[in-house]
Amino acid sequence: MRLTRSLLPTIKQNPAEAQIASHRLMLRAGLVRQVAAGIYAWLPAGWRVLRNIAQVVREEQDRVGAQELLLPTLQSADLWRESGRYDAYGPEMLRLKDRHERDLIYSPTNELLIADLLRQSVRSYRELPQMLYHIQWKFRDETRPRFGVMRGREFLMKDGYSFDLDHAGAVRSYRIMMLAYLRTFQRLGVQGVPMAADTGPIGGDLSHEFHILAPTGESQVFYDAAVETIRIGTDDVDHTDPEQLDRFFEAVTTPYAATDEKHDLAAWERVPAERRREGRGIEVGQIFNFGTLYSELVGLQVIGPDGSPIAPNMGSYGIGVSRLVGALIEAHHDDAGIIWPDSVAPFRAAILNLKQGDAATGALCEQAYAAMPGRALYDDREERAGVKFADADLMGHPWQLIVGPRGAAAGTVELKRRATGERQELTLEAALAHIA
RNA sequence: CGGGGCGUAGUACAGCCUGGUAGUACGCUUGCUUCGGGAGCAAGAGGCCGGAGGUUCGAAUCCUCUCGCCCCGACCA
Repeated sequence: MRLTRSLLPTIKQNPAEAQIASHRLMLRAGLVRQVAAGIYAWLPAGWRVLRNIAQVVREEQDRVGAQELLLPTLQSADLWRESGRYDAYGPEMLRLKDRHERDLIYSPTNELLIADLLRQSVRSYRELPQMLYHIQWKFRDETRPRFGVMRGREFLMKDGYSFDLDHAGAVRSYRIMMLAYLRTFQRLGVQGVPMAADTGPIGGDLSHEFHILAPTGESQVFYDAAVETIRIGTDDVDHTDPEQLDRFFEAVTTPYAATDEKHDLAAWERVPAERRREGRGIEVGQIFNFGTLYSELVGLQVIGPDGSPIAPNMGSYGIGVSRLVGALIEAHHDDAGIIWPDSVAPFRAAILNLKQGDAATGALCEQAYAAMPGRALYDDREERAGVKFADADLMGHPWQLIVGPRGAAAGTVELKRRATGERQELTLEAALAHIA
Protein backbone atom coordinates (compact mmCIF):
# COMPACT_ATOMS: atom_id res chain seq x y z
CA MET A 1 0.00 0.00 0.00
CA ARG A 2 0.98 3.57 -0.56
CA LEU A 3 0.78 5.45 2.71
CA THR A 4 -0.76 8.51 1.09
CA ARG A 5 -3.65 6.36 -0.07
CA SER A 6 -4.10 4.44 3.19
CA LEU A 7 -6.15 4.76 6.31
CA LEU A 8 -3.20 4.40 8.62
CA PRO A 9 -3.59 7.14 11.18
CA THR A 10 -0.58 7.21 13.46
CA ILE A 11 -0.69 9.33 16.60
CA LYS A 12 2.28 11.07 18.13
CA GLN A 13 0.87 11.61 21.58
CA ASN A 14 -0.22 8.89 23.97
CA PRO A 15 -4.00 8.59 24.06
CA ALA A 16 -5.31 9.14 27.58
CA GLU A 17 -7.56 6.08 27.47
CA ALA A 18 -4.69 3.63 27.03
CA GLN A 19 -2.68 2.59 30.05
CA ILE A 20 -0.70 -0.45 28.96
CA ALA A 21 1.91 -0.55 26.20
CA SER A 22 0.05 -2.75 23.76
CA HIS A 23 -3.14 -0.72 23.93
CA ARG A 24 -1.22 2.53 23.55
CA LEU A 25 0.78 1.23 20.63
CA MET A 26 -2.22 -0.25 18.85
CA LEU A 27 -3.90 3.14 18.93
CA ARG A 28 -0.76 5.07 18.07
CA ALA A 29 0.21 2.76 15.20
CA GLY A 30 -3.26 3.09 13.69
CA LEU A 31 -4.26 -0.57 14.11
CA VAL A 32 -7.55 -0.06 15.90
CA ARG A 33 -9.97 2.59 17.06
CA GLN A 34 -12.32 2.16 19.94
CA VAL A 35 -16.03 2.12 19.19
CA ALA A 36 -17.34 1.41 22.70
CA ALA A 37 -15.90 -0.08 25.88
CA GLY A 38 -14.26 -3.35 24.82
CA ILE A 39 -15.35 -3.02 21.19
CA TYR A 40 -12.92 -2.04 18.46
CA ALA A 41 -12.86 -1.20 14.81
CA TRP A 42 -9.91 -2.91 13.14
CA LEU A 43 -8.28 -0.53 10.69
CA PRO A 44 -6.49 -1.90 7.61
CA ALA A 45 -3.11 -2.55 9.24
CA GLY A 46 -4.67 -4.07 12.35
CA TRP A 47 -6.91 -6.27 10.28
CA ARG A 48 -3.87 -7.53 8.38
CA VAL A 49 -2.23 -8.54 11.65
CA LEU A 50 -5.39 -10.24 12.83
CA ARG A 51 -5.66 -12.14 9.56
CA ASN A 52 -2.03 -13.16 9.70
CA ILE A 53 -2.39 -14.55 13.21
CA ALA A 54 -5.59 -16.35 12.23
CA GLN A 55 -3.79 -17.84 9.26
CA VAL A 56 -1.00 -19.30 11.40
CA VAL A 57 -3.61 -20.71 13.76
CA ARG A 58 -5.52 -22.15 10.80
CA GLU A 59 -2.46 -23.78 9.26
CA GLU A 60 -1.49 -25.48 12.49
CA GLN A 61 -5.02 -26.72 13.10
CA ASP A 62 -5.22 -28.11 9.58
CA ARG A 63 -1.82 -29.72 9.99
CA VAL A 64 -3.05 -31.97 12.80
CA GLY A 65 -6.19 -32.89 10.92
CA ALA A 66 -8.73 -30.48 12.38
CA GLN A 67 -11.41 -29.35 9.93
CA GLU A 68 -12.38 -25.73 9.61
CA LEU A 69 -16.03 -24.75 9.45
CA LEU A 70 -17.95 -21.61 10.31
CA LEU A 71 -20.61 -21.41 12.97
CA PRO A 72 -22.82 -18.34 13.27
CA THR A 73 -22.42 -15.56 15.81
CA LEU A 74 -26.11 -15.70 16.70
CA GLN A 75 -27.92 -18.76 17.99
CA SER A 76 -31.39 -19.55 19.12
CA ALA A 77 -31.62 -19.67 22.90
CA ASP A 78 -33.55 -22.95 22.70
CA LEU A 79 -30.53 -25.21 22.72
CA TRP A 80 -29.14 -23.40 25.72
CA ARG A 81 -32.47 -23.61 27.51
CA GLU A 82 -32.95 -27.31 26.87
CA SER A 83 -29.50 -28.08 28.19
CA GLY A 84 -29.99 -25.93 31.25
CA ARG A 85 -27.02 -23.79 30.22
CA TYR A 86 -29.11 -20.69 29.46
CA ASP A 87 -29.33 -19.69 33.08
CA ALA A 88 -26.09 -21.38 34.14
CA TYR A 89 -23.89 -19.27 31.89
CA GLY A 90 -24.92 -16.08 33.59
CA PRO A 91 -25.05 -12.42 32.62
CA GLU A 92 -21.86 -12.63 30.58
CA MET A 93 -23.92 -14.02 27.75
CA LEU A 94 -25.46 -11.37 25.53
CA ARG A 95 -29.13 -12.10 25.06
CA LEU A 96 -31.42 -10.41 22.59
CA LYS A 97 -34.82 -10.74 21.03
CA ASP A 98 -35.72 -10.62 17.37
CA ARG A 99 -38.88 -8.94 16.01
CA HIS A 100 -40.91 -12.03 16.78
CA GLU A 101 -39.85 -11.81 20.41
CA ARG A 102 -37.77 -14.97 20.01
CA ASP A 103 -34.79 -15.21 22.32
CA LEU A 104 -31.39 -15.26 20.67
CA ILE A 105 -27.95 -15.32 22.13
CA TYR A 106 -24.69 -14.03 20.76
CA SER A 107 -22.41 -17.07 21.14
CA PRO A 108 -19.80 -16.91 23.84
CA THR A 109 -18.73 -20.48 23.02
CA ASN A 110 -20.03 -23.34 20.91
CA GLU A 111 -19.87 -26.71 22.72
CA LEU A 112 -23.63 -27.11 22.57
CA LEU A 113 -24.13 -26.04 19.00
CA ILE A 114 -21.41 -28.26 17.63
CA ALA A 115 -22.43 -31.27 19.71
CA ASP A 116 -25.94 -30.78 18.40
CA LEU A 117 -24.63 -30.60 14.83
CA LEU A 118 -22.89 -33.93 15.27
CA ARG A 119 -25.99 -35.38 16.88
CA GLN A 120 -27.85 -34.61 13.68
CA SER A 121 -25.33 -36.06 11.30
CA VAL A 122 -23.05 -38.61 12.94
CA ARG A 123 -24.44 -42.09 13.58
CA SER A 124 -21.64 -44.60 13.76
CA TYR A 125 -18.47 -45.09 15.75
CA ARG A 126 -16.78 -45.42 12.34
CA GLU A 127 -17.22 -41.67 11.83
CA LEU A 128 -15.12 -40.78 14.88
CA PRO A 129 -12.76 -39.35 15.90
CA GLN A 130 -13.31 -35.87 14.50
CA MET A 131 -11.83 -32.47 15.24
CA LEU A 132 -13.62 -29.33 14.10
CA TYR A 133 -12.81 -25.66 14.59
CA HIS A 134 -13.74 -22.22 13.46
CA ILE A 135 -12.40 -18.71 13.80
CA GLN A 136 -15.26 -16.43 14.63
CA TRP A 137 -16.24 -13.34 16.60
CA LYS A 138 -17.45 -14.05 20.08
CA PHE A 139 -19.24 -11.81 22.49
CA ARG A 140 -19.02 -11.83 26.24
CA ASP A 141 -20.69 -9.12 28.21
CA GLU A 142 -17.68 -8.46 30.42
CA THR A 143 -18.29 -6.56 33.60
CA ARG A 144 -15.10 -4.71 33.04
CA PRO A 145 -13.52 -4.65 29.59
CA ARG A 146 -9.97 -3.37 29.76
CA PHE A 147 -6.49 -3.17 28.29
CA GLY A 148 -7.70 -2.59 24.75
CA VAL A 149 -8.20 -5.79 22.79
CA MET A 150 -6.85 -7.93 25.62
CA ARG A 151 -10.19 -8.08 27.34
CA GLY A 152 -12.76 -6.92 24.88
CA ARG A 153 -16.43 -7.72 24.86
CA GLU A 154 -16.28 -8.65 21.20
CA PHE A 155 -13.23 -10.69 20.29
CA LEU A 156 -11.99 -13.05 17.62
CA MET A 157 -11.41 -16.56 18.86
CA LYS A 158 -10.50 -19.88 17.39
CA ASP A 159 -12.60 -22.48 19.12
CA GLY A 160 -12.20 -26.14 18.31
CA TYR A 161 -13.88 -29.33 19.44
CA SER A 162 -12.85 -32.96 19.43
CA PHE A 163 -15.08 -36.02 19.49
CA ASP A 164 -13.66 -39.38 20.47
CA LEU A 165 -15.12 -42.76 21.28
CA ASP A 166 -13.41 -43.16 24.61
CA HIS A 167 -11.29 -41.42 27.19
CA ALA A 168 -8.04 -42.74 25.73
CA GLY A 169 -8.94 -41.30 22.35
CA ALA A 170 -9.91 -37.99 23.93
CA VAL A 171 -6.59 -37.80 25.73
CA ARG A 172 -4.85 -38.36 22.41
CA SER A 173 -6.86 -35.52 20.82
CA TYR A 174 -6.00 -33.32 23.80
CA ARG A 175 -2.32 -34.02 23.36
CA ILE A 176 -2.49 -33.42 19.63
CA MET A 177 -4.00 -30.01 20.34
CA MET A 178 -1.28 -29.32 22.89
CA LEU A 179 1.20 -29.94 20.10
CA ALA A 180 -0.71 -27.80 17.60
CA TYR A 181 -0.90 -24.97 20.13
CA LEU A 182 2.77 -24.99 20.96
CA ARG A 183 3.59 -25.01 17.25
CA THR A 184 1.23 -22.08 16.75
CA PHE A 185 2.75 -19.95 19.50
CA GLN A 186 6.24 -20.81 18.34
CA ARG A 187 5.42 -19.57 14.85
CA LEU A 188 3.94 -16.41 16.31
CA GLY A 189 7.26 -15.71 17.98
CA VAL A 190 6.13 -16.12 21.57
CA GLN A 191 6.36 -18.74 24.25
CA GLY A 192 2.92 -19.95 25.26
CA VAL A 193 3.61 -21.80 28.47
CA PRO A 194 1.12 -24.58 29.19
CA MET A 195 -0.10 -24.35 32.77
CA ALA A 196 -2.36 -26.61 34.75
CA ALA A 197 -5.66 -24.75 34.87
CA ASP A 198 -9.09 -24.70 36.34
CA THR A 199 -11.88 -25.76 34.00
CA GLY A 200 -14.27 -22.94 34.88
CA PRO A 201 -17.86 -22.75 33.65
CA ILE A 202 -17.25 -25.08 30.70
CA GLY A 203 -16.64 -27.97 33.08
CA GLY A 204 -14.42 -31.01 32.83
CA ASP A 205 -11.51 -32.60 34.55
CA LEU A 206 -8.43 -31.84 32.44
CA SER A 207 -7.33 -28.42 31.33
CA HIS A 208 -4.31 -26.33 30.46
CA GLU A 209 -4.09 -22.63 29.87
CA PHE A 210 -1.36 -21.18 27.66
CA HIS A 211 0.28 -18.10 29.05
CA ILE A 212 2.62 -15.55 27.61
CA LEU A 213 4.70 -14.38 30.52
CA ALA A 214 4.41 -10.60 30.85
CA PRO A 215 4.19 -8.22 33.80
CA THR A 216 0.93 -6.77 32.45
CA GLY A 217 -0.78 -10.17 32.42
CA GLU A 218 -4.02 -10.55 34.31
CA SER A 219 -3.28 -13.98 35.71
CA GLN A 220 -1.06 -14.86 38.61
CA VAL A 221 1.13 -17.81 37.61
CA PHE A 222 3.67 -20.05 39.30
CA TYR A 223 6.27 -22.01 37.40
CA ASP A 224 9.55 -23.81 37.43
CA ALA A 225 12.21 -21.68 35.69
CA ALA A 226 12.86 -24.74 33.54
CA VAL A 227 9.84 -23.82 31.40
CA GLU A 228 11.61 -20.65 30.27
CA THR A 229 14.38 -22.62 28.65
CA ILE A 230 12.54 -25.73 27.54
CA ARG A 231 12.95 -26.22 23.80
CA ILE A 232 10.89 -28.87 22.14
CA GLY A 233 11.44 -29.58 18.49
CA THR A 234 7.72 -29.54 17.85
CA ASP A 235 8.27 -30.01 14.13
CA ASP A 236 9.91 -33.35 14.77
CA VAL A 237 6.91 -34.74 16.59
CA ASP A 238 4.65 -36.93 14.46
CA HIS A 239 1.19 -36.43 15.90
CA THR A 240 -0.03 -39.70 14.43
CA ASP A 241 2.52 -41.68 16.43
CA PRO A 242 1.12 -42.16 19.96
CA GLU A 243 4.50 -42.88 21.45
CA GLN A 244 6.07 -39.66 20.14
CA LEU A 245 3.01 -37.73 21.17
CA ASP A 246 3.11 -39.01 24.73
CA ARG A 247 6.82 -38.31 25.01
CA PHE A 248 6.23 -34.78 23.80
CA PHE A 249 3.35 -34.21 26.20
CA GLU A 250 5.39 -35.56 29.08
CA ALA A 251 8.27 -33.23 28.27
CA VAL A 252 6.19 -30.06 28.09
CA THR A 253 4.02 -30.72 31.13
CA THR A 254 6.59 -32.11 33.55
CA PRO A 255 8.11 -28.85 34.84
CA TYR A 256 5.78 -27.27 37.37
CA ALA A 257 3.55 -24.56 35.91
CA ALA A 258 0.13 -23.59 37.23
CA THR A 259 -2.27 -20.69 37.43
CA ASP A 260 -3.20 -19.49 40.89
CA GLU A 261 -6.48 -21.46 40.88
CA LYS A 262 -4.57 -24.70 40.41
CA HIS A 263 -1.50 -23.80 42.41
CA ASP A 264 -0.45 -26.87 44.38
CA LEU A 265 1.71 -25.95 47.36
CA ALA A 266 2.95 -29.49 47.91
CA ALA A 267 4.18 -29.80 44.34
CA TRP A 268 5.56 -26.26 44.51
CA GLU A 269 7.70 -27.23 47.51
CA ARG A 270 9.34 -29.94 45.43
CA VAL A 271 10.59 -27.38 42.87
CA PRO A 272 14.13 -26.33 43.85
CA ALA A 273 13.82 -22.93 45.53
CA GLU A 274 16.16 -21.18 43.09
CA ARG A 275 13.97 -22.26 40.17
CA ARG A 276 10.61 -21.13 41.59
CA ARG A 277 9.13 -18.26 39.63
CA GLU A 278 6.04 -16.29 40.47
CA GLY A 279 4.74 -13.81 37.94
CA ARG A 280 2.04 -12.65 35.62
CA GLY A 281 0.78 -14.28 32.47
CA ILE A 282 -1.49 -13.32 29.58
CA GLU A 283 -3.80 -16.20 28.86
CA VAL A 284 -3.88 -16.69 25.11
CA GLY A 285 -5.38 -20.15 24.93
CA GLN A 286 -7.00 -22.90 26.90
CA ILE A 287 -7.73 -26.55 26.21
CA PHE A 288 -10.22 -28.76 28.02
CA ASN A 289 -11.34 -32.30 28.16
CA PHE A 290 -14.78 -32.62 29.68
CA GLY A 291 -15.69 -36.21 28.94
CA THR A 292 -19.27 -36.88 27.92
CA LEU A 293 -20.82 -33.90 29.68
CA TYR A 294 -22.01 -32.05 26.57
CA SER A 295 -22.71 -35.18 24.54
CA GLU A 296 -25.17 -36.15 27.23
CA LEU A 297 -26.64 -32.66 27.50
CA VAL A 298 -27.64 -32.68 23.83
CA GLY A 299 -28.16 -36.43 23.44
CA LEU A 300 -25.24 -37.03 21.11
CA GLN A 301 -24.65 -40.76 20.65
CA VAL A 302 -23.11 -43.03 18.05
CA ILE A 303 -23.68 -46.74 17.62
CA GLY A 304 -20.65 -48.69 18.76
CA PRO A 305 -19.18 -51.86 17.22
CA ASP A 306 -21.35 -54.04 19.44
CA GLY A 307 -24.53 -52.18 18.53
CA SER A 308 -24.88 -50.27 21.78
CA PRO A 309 -24.85 -46.47 21.91
CA ILE A 310 -21.78 -44.53 22.95
CA ALA A 311 -21.72 -40.91 24.13
CA PRO A 312 -18.62 -39.38 22.55
CA ASN A 313 -15.94 -37.93 24.74
CA MET A 314 -15.45 -34.25 23.96
CA GLY A 315 -12.72 -31.71 24.29
CA SER A 316 -12.71 -28.00 23.49
CA TYR A 317 -9.81 -25.82 22.50
CA GLY A 318 -9.64 -22.05 22.35
CA ILE A 319 -7.11 -19.49 21.15
CA GLY A 320 -7.78 -15.79 21.65
CA VAL A 321 -6.84 -14.48 18.22
CA SER A 322 -7.58 -10.82 18.84
CA ARG A 323 -6.10 -11.01 22.32
CA LEU A 324 -2.92 -12.34 20.75
CA VAL A 325 -2.49 -9.08 18.85
CA GLY A 326 -2.17 -7.29 22.18
CA ALA A 327 -0.17 -10.07 23.79
CA LEU A 328 2.35 -10.15 20.94
CA ILE A 329 2.88 -6.42 21.28
CA GLU A 330 3.35 -6.76 25.04
CA ALA A 331 6.03 -9.32 24.27
CA HIS A 332 7.61 -7.44 21.36
CA HIS A 333 8.00 -3.70 21.69
CA ASP A 334 10.47 -1.03 22.74
CA ASP A 335 10.32 2.69 23.47
CA ALA A 336 9.97 3.53 19.78
CA GLY A 337 7.08 1.19 19.08
CA ILE A 338 6.05 -2.26 18.00
CA ILE A 339 8.49 -4.91 16.81
CA TRP A 340 6.38 -7.37 14.84
CA PRO A 341 7.49 -10.96 14.51
CA ASP A 342 7.92 -11.70 10.79
CA SER A 343 5.04 -14.15 10.81
CA VAL A 344 2.35 -11.62 11.68
CA ALA A 345 3.63 -8.20 10.57
CA PRO A 346 1.04 -6.25 8.59
CA PHE A 347 3.75 -5.37 6.10
CA ARG A 348 6.98 -7.18 5.61
CA ALA A 349 8.78 -3.95 4.85
CA ALA A 350 8.29 -0.22 4.73
CA ILE A 351 9.87 1.71 1.90
CA LEU A 352 10.91 5.12 3.17
CA ASN A 353 11.29 7.73 0.48
CA LEU A 354 13.47 10.29 2.21
CA LYS A 355 13.14 12.89 -0.53
CA GLN A 356 9.75 12.95 -2.10
CA GLY A 357 10.01 14.65 -5.46
CA ASP A 358 13.59 13.64 -6.18
CA ALA A 359 13.43 11.73 -9.45
CA ALA A 360 16.14 9.15 -8.83
CA THR A 361 14.93 8.44 -5.29
CA GLY A 362 11.34 8.12 -6.44
CA ALA A 363 12.25 5.76 -9.25
CA LEU A 364 14.20 3.50 -6.91
CA CYS A 365 11.30 3.44 -4.46
CA GLU A 366 8.84 2.55 -7.20
CA GLN A 367 11.12 -0.24 -8.31
CA ALA A 368 11.26 -1.63 -4.77
CA TYR A 369 7.53 -1.25 -4.32
CA ALA A 370 6.79 -3.13 -7.54
CA ALA A 371 9.11 -5.92 -6.44
CA MET A 372 7.11 -6.62 -3.28
CA PRO A 373 3.49 -6.67 -4.42
CA GLY A 374 1.07 -6.56 -1.49
CA ARG A 375 3.83 -6.91 1.08
CA ALA A 376 5.29 -3.45 1.37
CA LEU A 377 4.08 -0.16 2.75
CA TYR A 378 5.45 2.68 0.66
CA ASP A 379 5.81 5.85 2.71
CA ASP A 380 5.34 8.33 -0.11
CA ARG A 381 4.19 11.21 2.08
CA GLU A 382 5.63 14.70 1.82
CA GLU A 383 7.22 14.38 5.21
CA ARG A 384 10.66 14.90 6.58
CA ALA A 385 12.89 11.90 7.05
CA GLY A 386 12.58 11.95 10.83
CA VAL A 387 8.81 11.64 10.70
CA LYS A 388 9.06 8.63 8.41
CA PHE A 389 11.68 6.93 10.56
CA ALA A 390 9.60 7.47 13.67
CA ASP A 391 6.40 6.15 12.11
CA ALA A 392 8.13 3.12 10.63
CA ASP A 393 9.59 2.27 14.04
CA LEU A 394 6.20 2.82 15.64
CA MET A 395 4.40 0.54 13.19
CA GLY A 396 7.08 -2.07 13.64
CA HIS A 397 7.67 -3.40 10.14
CA PRO A 398 10.34 -6.11 10.32
CA TRP A 399 12.36 -4.34 7.62
CA GLN A 400 12.81 -0.73 6.58
CA LEU A 401 14.06 -0.01 3.12
CA ILE A 402 15.48 3.47 3.37
CA VAL A 403 15.87 5.23 0.06
CA GLY A 404 17.45 8.66 -0.13
CA PRO A 405 19.08 10.81 -2.80
CA ARG A 406 22.53 9.97 -1.47
CA GLY A 407 22.11 6.25 -2.04
CA ALA A 408 19.97 6.65 -5.12
CA ALA A 409 22.85 8.39 -6.88
CA ALA A 410 25.12 5.46 -6.00
CA GLY A 411 22.42 2.91 -6.77
CA THR A 412 22.15 1.70 -3.18
CA VAL A 413 19.54 1.62 -0.44
CA GLU A 414 19.83 1.21 3.28
CA LEU A 415 18.21 -1.80 4.88
CA LYS A 416 17.27 -1.64 8.54
CA ARG A 417 16.14 -4.56 10.66
CA ARG A 418 13.63 -3.26 13.18
CA ALA A 419 14.30 -5.89 15.84
CA THR A 420 18.04 -5.30 16.06
CA GLY A 421 18.42 -1.80 14.66
CA GLU A 422 21.11 -3.22 12.37
CA ARG A 423 21.57 -1.32 9.09
CA GLN A 424 23.46 -2.00 5.93
CA GLU A 425 24.03 -0.30 2.60
CA LEU A 426 23.11 -2.62 -0.24
CA THR A 427 22.03 -2.67 -3.81
CA LEU A 428 18.28 -2.86 -4.15
CA GLU A 429 18.53 -6.46 -5.38
CA ALA A 430 20.58 -7.53 -2.38
CA ALA A 431 18.20 -5.76 0.01
CA LEU A 432 15.18 -7.43 -1.57
CA ALA A 433 16.90 -10.77 -1.20
CA HIS A 434 17.27 -10.16 2.54
CA ILE A 435 13.65 -9.13 2.91
CA ALA A 436 12.31 -12.10 0.98
C1' C B 1 -20.85 -5.49 40.80
C1' G B 2 -18.00 -2.56 45.02
C1' G B 3 -14.26 1.53 45.22
C1' G B 4 -11.75 5.69 42.71
C1' G B 5 -11.00 9.11 38.56
C1' C B 6 -12.28 11.70 34.05
C1' G B 7 -15.70 13.85 29.91
C1' U B 8 -13.65 21.23 26.79
C1' A B 9 -10.99 21.25 18.65
C1' G B 10 -8.39 15.21 15.44
C1' U B 11 -4.74 14.24 20.00
C1' A B 12 -2.88 15.83 24.94
C1' C B 13 -4.50 19.37 28.24
C1' A B 14 -5.56 24.50 30.71
C1' G B 15 -9.84 27.38 32.06
C1' C B 16 -14.26 25.62 36.61
C1' C B 17 -12.70 26.96 43.17
C1' U B 18 -14.27 33.01 42.78
C1' G B 19 -20.32 32.85 36.62
C1' G B 20 -19.20 37.93 32.22
C1' U B 21 -16.38 37.41 24.22
C1' A B 22 -13.51 29.36 24.84
C1' G B 23 -7.63 29.04 25.22
C1' U B 24 -2.41 26.48 24.78
C1' A B 25 0.65 22.73 22.46
C1' C B 26 0.83 19.00 18.78
C1' G B 27 -1.78 17.63 14.38
C1' C B 28 -4.49 19.74 9.82
C1' U B 29 -4.68 23.67 5.35
C1' U B 30 -1.83 27.48 2.32
C1' G B 31 2.81 30.03 1.25
C1' C B 32 8.15 30.73 1.77
C1' U B 33 12.64 28.67 3.68
C1' U B 34 14.48 23.91 5.17
C1' C B 35 15.39 18.56 4.08
C1' G B 36 18.91 11.25 6.56
C1' G B 37 15.84 10.62 13.23
C1' G B 38 9.15 13.74 15.04
C1' A B 39 12.10 21.59 11.21
C1' G B 40 11.44 27.35 11.16
C1' C B 41 8.52 31.65 9.98
C1' A B 42 3.79 33.62 8.44
C1' A B 43 -1.36 33.26 7.50
C1' G B 44 -5.71 30.14 8.22
C1' A B 45 -9.51 26.24 9.26
C1' G B 46 -11.43 23.64 13.16
C1' G B 47 -15.82 23.55 19.49
C1' C B 48 -23.95 22.25 20.88
C1' C B 49 -17.38 22.75 26.70
C1' G B 50 -20.91 14.40 26.84
C1' G B 51 -26.56 15.04 27.30
C1' A B 52 -31.12 16.87 29.80
C1' G B 53 -33.27 19.86 33.32
C1' G B 54 -32.65 23.88 36.89
C1' U B 55 -30.55 28.61 39.41
C1' U B 56 -29.19 33.46 37.22
C1' C B 57 -29.71 39.45 33.53
C1' G B 58 -25.88 35.93 32.02
C1' A B 59 -23.52 28.98 32.88
C1' A B 60 -17.73 25.31 30.27
C1' U B 61 -17.90 27.31 35.38
C1' C B 62 -23.10 26.63 40.49
C1' C B 63 -27.21 22.62 41.55
C1' U B 64 -29.97 17.95 40.13
C1' C B 65 -30.46 13.88 37.07
C1' U B 66 -28.49 11.03 33.23
C1' C B 67 -25.08 8.82 29.56
C1' G B 68 -20.15 7.50 28.43
C1' C B 69 -14.93 6.31 29.19
C1' C B 70 -10.57 4.89 32.23
C1' C B 71 -8.14 2.64 36.63
C1' C B 72 -8.05 -0.85 41.25
C1' G B 73 -10.72 -5.09 43.16
C1' A B 74 -14.24 -9.30 42.55
C1' C B 75 -15.42 -12.26 37.93
C1' C B 76 -13.72 -14.19 32.93
C1' A B 77 -10.76 -16.61 25.98
